Amino acid sequence: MQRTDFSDMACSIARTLHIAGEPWSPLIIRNAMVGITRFDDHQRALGISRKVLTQRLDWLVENDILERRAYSEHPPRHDYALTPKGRELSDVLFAISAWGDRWTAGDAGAPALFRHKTCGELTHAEIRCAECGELLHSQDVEVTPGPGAEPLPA
Amino acid sequence: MQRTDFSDMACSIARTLHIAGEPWSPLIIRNAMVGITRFDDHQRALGISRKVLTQRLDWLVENDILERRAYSEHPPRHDYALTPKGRELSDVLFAISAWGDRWTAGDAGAPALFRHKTCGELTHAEIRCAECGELLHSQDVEVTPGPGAEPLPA
DNA sequence: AGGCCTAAGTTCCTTAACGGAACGCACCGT
DNA sequence: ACGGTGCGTTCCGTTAAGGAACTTAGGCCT
Repeated sequence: MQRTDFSDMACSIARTLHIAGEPWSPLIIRNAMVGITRFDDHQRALGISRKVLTQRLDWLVENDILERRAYSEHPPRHDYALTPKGRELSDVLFAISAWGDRWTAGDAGAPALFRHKTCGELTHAEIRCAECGELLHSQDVEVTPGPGAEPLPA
Repeated sequence: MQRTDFSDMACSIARTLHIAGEPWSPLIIRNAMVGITRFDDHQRALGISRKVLTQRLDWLVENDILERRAYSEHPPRHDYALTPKGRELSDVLFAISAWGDRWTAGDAGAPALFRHKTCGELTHAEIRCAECGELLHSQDVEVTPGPGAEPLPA
């Protein structure tokens, strides 16, 4: 959705940004996560222009992040719900949110709190190594080309 | 860096996007993470316009994600290195990358592989609950207003 | 039946950001 | 003195965002 096309970069970050990297999309997904599904509700919650919202919703549906779902036959009305792909993407929003809480919230404290229904505790997201379970920090990671690395730009 | 200012939304996702939500910034941070620090190297690696790169680097320095660091006195030359704040932000790029590997890589496989130097294994990032350690899924999380929630839009 | 309401978009217009190419400038080595 | 390197600026054409008004389609009320 931006001017330069990231979709053919051999980088999963770039490809993710291609799908949801334009600034409104993560907020739309966040809304979807907390139960906002309808056009007008998104528009009111975000203050986004209706034109841009239409474009974003269409794009997210095309890319299988949201699905258009009829919630009324007469009159014909539909809303937008997260797909499994979109729900997994919304999980990473918690990681983003945790960083924002830590570095941008200031004295006022976090704007939102998260309760993990599974354990019942107020919590936040941590990024951990899938192999050893330790916190994963970029300085402890070595990046090497993978099988899909052909046109690697860097 | 976009038209609508996200910085005063009471949402840590919006505030994070305000700092690094414009599409090039995450890629610049990714580059910084793998050791690309100089202007021309960023420019060549990304194919970004020099003008926009200048703006992004300045913005990321202003927001304490990168710091300008002299690597030569004569001639006066500087490059851009991640601050601790920026390094923590780069950690969430692994979570984004994991999603991209899973949903956008296709048959070719992941463009990049990550080895966790701490445990020595090829790995990927997981998002886990800081309290119970289980995988954190958005559908298991209940969102409630926090202390800094005054002008909550939604 | 007429008029108003809601939901979900379109259309039109202005303004800001991007993208690309060219240019600038300080220093360096030869 | 001359070309090369590193790091930007400047200029200019194109595209996307923002905002407000308008549209369409059906339902509800009286």
